[in-house]
Amino acid sequence: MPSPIRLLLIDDHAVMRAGLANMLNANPAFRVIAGADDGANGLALFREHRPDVTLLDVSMPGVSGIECLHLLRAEFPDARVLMLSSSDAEEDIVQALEAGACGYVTKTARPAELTAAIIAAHAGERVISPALERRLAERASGSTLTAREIEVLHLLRKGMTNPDIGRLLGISPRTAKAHVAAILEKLEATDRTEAVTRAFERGLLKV
Amino acid sequence: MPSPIRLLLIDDHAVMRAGLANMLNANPAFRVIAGADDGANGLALFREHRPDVTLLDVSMPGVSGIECLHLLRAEFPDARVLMLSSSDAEEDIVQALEAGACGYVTKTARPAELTAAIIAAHAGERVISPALERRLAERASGSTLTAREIEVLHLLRKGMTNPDIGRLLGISPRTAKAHVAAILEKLEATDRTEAVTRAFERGLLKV
DNA sequence: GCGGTCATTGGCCAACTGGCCAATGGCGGA
DNA sequence: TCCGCCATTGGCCAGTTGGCCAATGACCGC
Repeated sequence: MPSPIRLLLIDDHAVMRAGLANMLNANPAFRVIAGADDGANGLALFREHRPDVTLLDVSMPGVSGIECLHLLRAEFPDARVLMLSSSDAEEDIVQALEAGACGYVTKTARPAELTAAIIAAHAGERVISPALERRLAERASGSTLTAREIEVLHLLRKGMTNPDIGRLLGISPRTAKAHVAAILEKLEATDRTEAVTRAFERGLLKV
Repeated sequence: MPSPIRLLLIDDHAVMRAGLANMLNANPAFRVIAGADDGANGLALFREHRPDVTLLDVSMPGVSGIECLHLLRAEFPDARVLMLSSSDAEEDIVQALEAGACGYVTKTARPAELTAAIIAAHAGERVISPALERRLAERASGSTLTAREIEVLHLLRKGMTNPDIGRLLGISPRTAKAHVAAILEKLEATDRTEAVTRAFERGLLKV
């Protein structure tokens, strides 16, 4: 038998880490060599252990999963990272794949799917669960917010008025209004309140 | 040694269930006797196995964790249920405890905390992790929305105007406005958009 | 270099918003 | 029974909103 695939787990849920470690170590094909509860630690442990595959949780306090992925890939372009997520927000998925993740598995996946995904990731393949592909397709039909619009969106959620936004961004209230209008259209919302709701639903905004 | 505590796991995350089962079964004090991925199945399995302690995930599709808890306690008032959650939204916690949960553990808790909580729950004690108690204290200072206000909140998130809300609820736009005003004050928001954001943050609204 | 996207700004207007005042009827707990 | 909370509604007003029209300069990829 070939030597086991060496795994690094990065997830702020200690219970999940312990559970995953137990489960994966029970399979001789894998060996969990380290676990981190945060992106920064994860990065440090990666440098130290150079795992074959890293399982990275998307949502973490501090350095988020996506940020961590960016940092990791910047430093180790051939790192094999499999994103693990409890959310199926399209935004996360798209960002993860764009940032070079080898795959994206939701925690609702059956254990066998996870092990299969790990093996595939180790082999350098890209794996995405079927349910996620459907979501990606949806995405294609939807529009993407520009950086500026995202910025405005974050002010919107705080209840800022167009004049407020203008002041904060150093632009005219008119322009703020134009951005808001663009946001409304792209998110298919009738007003800023619904826009914020939809942004939460799409994962553009996080709780 | 006493006989192991018989556990039922209800969590829509199969990976988490498998991981937890592996981890807990490794401890002779516990025995995981069944796992469900959904409230309805969980209830059925409870009837069948009558576990000593049930670990119940808060957020699940279909019958939510809180609903499941209600149903479970209605049928088996002395069921020992430990809520397990990835969210630390105060609303969930409060609702869970009010619905009769023996405890509330977030998935970021260390495994030892979880096992301690299970043992405590089995003994009929109530356990809440320290971090959560702090949140509950916060809650005390905050105000609670009335049923009507919650109803209005759900319309607000959809981007409805006061006239819209009035029409839908069969009341005057003035009254809708009064409810919105009450919501704004209670959520400490300056406008409906911020109110929706805060509602998401507090767990009053779910994605 | 040209066309496309993006950020920027202007005017006009009907509608909606949130704040402030005040009042009534119902229902449940002390 | 009385108090307090809740749902209900009204008027008034300055401020904000979103829709519609149109325009400019910057930057990017083909």
